[in-house]
Amino acid sequence: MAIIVDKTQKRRDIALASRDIILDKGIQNLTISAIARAAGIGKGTFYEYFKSKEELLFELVEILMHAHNARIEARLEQAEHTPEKIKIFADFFYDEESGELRELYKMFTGISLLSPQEEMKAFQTECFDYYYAWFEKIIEAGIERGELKPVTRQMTGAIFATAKGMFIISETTERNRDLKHEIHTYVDTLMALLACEGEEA
Amino acid sequence: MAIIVDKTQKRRDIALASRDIILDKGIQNLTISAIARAAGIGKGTFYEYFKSKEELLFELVEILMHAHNARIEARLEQAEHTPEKIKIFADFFYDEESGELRELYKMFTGISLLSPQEEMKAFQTECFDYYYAWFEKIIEAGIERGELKPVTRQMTGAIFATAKGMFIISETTERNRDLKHEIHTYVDTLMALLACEGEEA
DNA sequence: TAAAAAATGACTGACCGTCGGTCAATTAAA
DNA sequence: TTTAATTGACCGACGGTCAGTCATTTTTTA
Repeated sequence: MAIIVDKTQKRRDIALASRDIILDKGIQNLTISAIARAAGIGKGTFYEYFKSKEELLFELVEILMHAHNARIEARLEQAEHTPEKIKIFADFFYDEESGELRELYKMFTGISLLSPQEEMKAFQTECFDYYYAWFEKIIEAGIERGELKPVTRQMTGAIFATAKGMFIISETTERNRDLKHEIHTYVDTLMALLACEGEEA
Repeated sequence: MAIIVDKTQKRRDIALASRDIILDKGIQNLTISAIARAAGIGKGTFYEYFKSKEELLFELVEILMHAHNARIEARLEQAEHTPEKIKIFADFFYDEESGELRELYKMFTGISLLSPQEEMKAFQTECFDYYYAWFEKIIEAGIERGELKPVTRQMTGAIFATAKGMFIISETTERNRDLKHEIHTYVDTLMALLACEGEEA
């Protein structure tokens, strides 16, 4: 035998070492050589651990997502009412803390739209399922607690998609600059409509 | 003087000649040489008319969008009620007729997310403004005709974004396969909530 | 036990084919 | 002849590969 490295750990190390340059320049504007240089390894070594730039992105997203999930979970536990919970959930699209993950998410979505690959789609589906299950639980709890009308169930998917749509618009156009305000207004207005005692804005 | 070519017309011709191959392979998987070959011109000539593949995409989108707008406009004139109008509007994301434009729109959005360029953003903003103004008019008409509560105004942007979000999810994951049904259910449920005589689903 | 030899996985950058983009040469209308 | 239009050979840069090097462990031997 010879030197045995922890491949899993080294993957993580390389990903974290290239984190700054990726977030700064964007994965599509970086060459493999530049990434390898930033990570302090040879170009050949890069290919020992990742088969493409996209795979590096997977690794980075997984690392940052883990931290993000813990943050969200902690905040959700302290939240009382449904609108508040939904806002915590949607925080991802505008708050400072999620900035890095959000930036990666943008690259991710862009790649998926441009060159659909099975692996990419599978990973996105996994992430989607994870967060959607979470979101459904929030809505269900709201209904059970009598905060929301049961009809809300028919809209869960759409509500989940709305913030994403607004985010994409704000990223690809010059409109929708104050995303936080837009989303909060939407949540409040919709929740008022869906509340069991019909208040209105 | 010598040969005088209608530059504008030739741009259109090249765009249309490369239409099939672009829709088939996707712009990111095509080389400039392949595009030029498909359009029956030399590579150098391509650069006489477009400074990049992205510019070719602009041209194609503009051509297809023109036809699409005419189709939508005609259908909107025949529509009576607000939910019906909104569905016609959202048809873009799933109907057969819009398939080619939708495919280009995907590429477009992907490029915007991956390498934000000023020109790209300006063009997307222009398209957004055009359709959003249209959408706002539908909502306003619904309110004026007493079909919708005035509070709908606060949600116009969000409703507009929802179908887009659902579309992105359906394209980047393996979920949300029956987009038409999902969107129709959403529109019907939301419209019922926003109707002045409070029916419910 | 020590130390030399063998074995092997980790690592590397020179190399190869391909692509985007340029430009000097060519064509053909006026 | 002049000039707009066209072209593909050419160039530098990139992604990806692979033969060779290095460092460490294992095995052999004195």
